[in-house]
Amino acid sequence: MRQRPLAFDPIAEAERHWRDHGWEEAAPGMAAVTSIMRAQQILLGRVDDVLRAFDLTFARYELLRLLAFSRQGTLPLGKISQRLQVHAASVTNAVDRLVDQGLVTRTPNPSDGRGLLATITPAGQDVVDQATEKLNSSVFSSLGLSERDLQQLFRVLCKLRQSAGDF
Amino acid sequence: MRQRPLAFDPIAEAERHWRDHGWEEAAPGMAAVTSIMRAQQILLGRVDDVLRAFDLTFARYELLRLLAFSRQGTLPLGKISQRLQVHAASVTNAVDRLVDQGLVTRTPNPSDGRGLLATITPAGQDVVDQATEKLNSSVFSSLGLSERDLQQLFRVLCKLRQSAGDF
DNA sequence: AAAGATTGAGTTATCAATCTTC
DNA sequence: GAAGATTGATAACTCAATCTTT
Repeated sequence: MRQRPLAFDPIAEAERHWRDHGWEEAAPGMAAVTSIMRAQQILLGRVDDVLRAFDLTFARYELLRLLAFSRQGTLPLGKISQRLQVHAASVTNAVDRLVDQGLVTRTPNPSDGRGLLATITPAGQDVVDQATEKLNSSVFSSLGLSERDLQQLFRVLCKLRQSAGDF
Repeated sequence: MRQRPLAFDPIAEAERHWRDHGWEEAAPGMAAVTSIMRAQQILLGRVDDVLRAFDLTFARYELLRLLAFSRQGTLPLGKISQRLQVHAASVTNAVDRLVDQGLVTRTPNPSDGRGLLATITPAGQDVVDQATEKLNSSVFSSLGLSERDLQQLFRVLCKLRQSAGDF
């Protein structure tokens, strides 16, 4: 879906429209929200381009990464849902795919008969390490933003997440 | 999918893990990208909550808004795809839904036999105005960020979009 | 009754292939 | 042949309903 660039910033133009309609109070928020939506779209595209070679989506990559960072490489499905802030049904689906790919196993939780554990396999460790290397070099290290910009971004979005009750 | 808050910032924790693994160079970028993904998820949730009352998604709202701001309330489908940076198939789909809802009409483009025009109807104007009022008051004006934070956000993400070739 | 997890239905987005018109 | 648009297949997410265990 490659497009040629526009001759102007479409979000700055939207903000102008907002002010022309007398919505000054909402204009900066509209511009910020729209910018985040568009930035996410751009970044997810780059990330998915990298992960396609590993037959992973960002959602499944994040799940693998979470398991890889956990002490025993094992977490209850409910814990995963909570940590990644996604619906339980999405976890079920992602784990299904990862089990099919041989990157994760799904076993009963010995300490809770209702629950299940997801455990990363050696193959999963391998894939997540390789994918991380590639994401680091191809995306995260080359965003074209200064260290200062990245820190500002993190700081402001941290406030947003905090006021949303994330932590 | 309401969850109770975590006792720590999961993204700050991921950044620590990154540094522990010797990925210092990629850590700030990883934190920024992950923060944007999560912020988008939070904001899209709020926006969709508001738009549900109007039977709209954010994608369809953006399409309506774009038409409402255009000179004659009319744009070629290709132009819409370009402006919103979405796949042509997505525009076809969104316009289908909006036509079903009576908010948009789809007509042949008189100046290009291959093309089609989407035109907002009076009902569409009405809905997009009401939805905008509600978004402004319920989301855009109450993000819990200072004017300065919003401007920083916009400025940094503007750089990102620019370096991605958006405009 | 409440919590953990799965299922099936409904929605949306993307891609490749196709059709029409330039 | 190239551009505008649609179609069908595929994949992913969410929700409500359901099942099992606590």
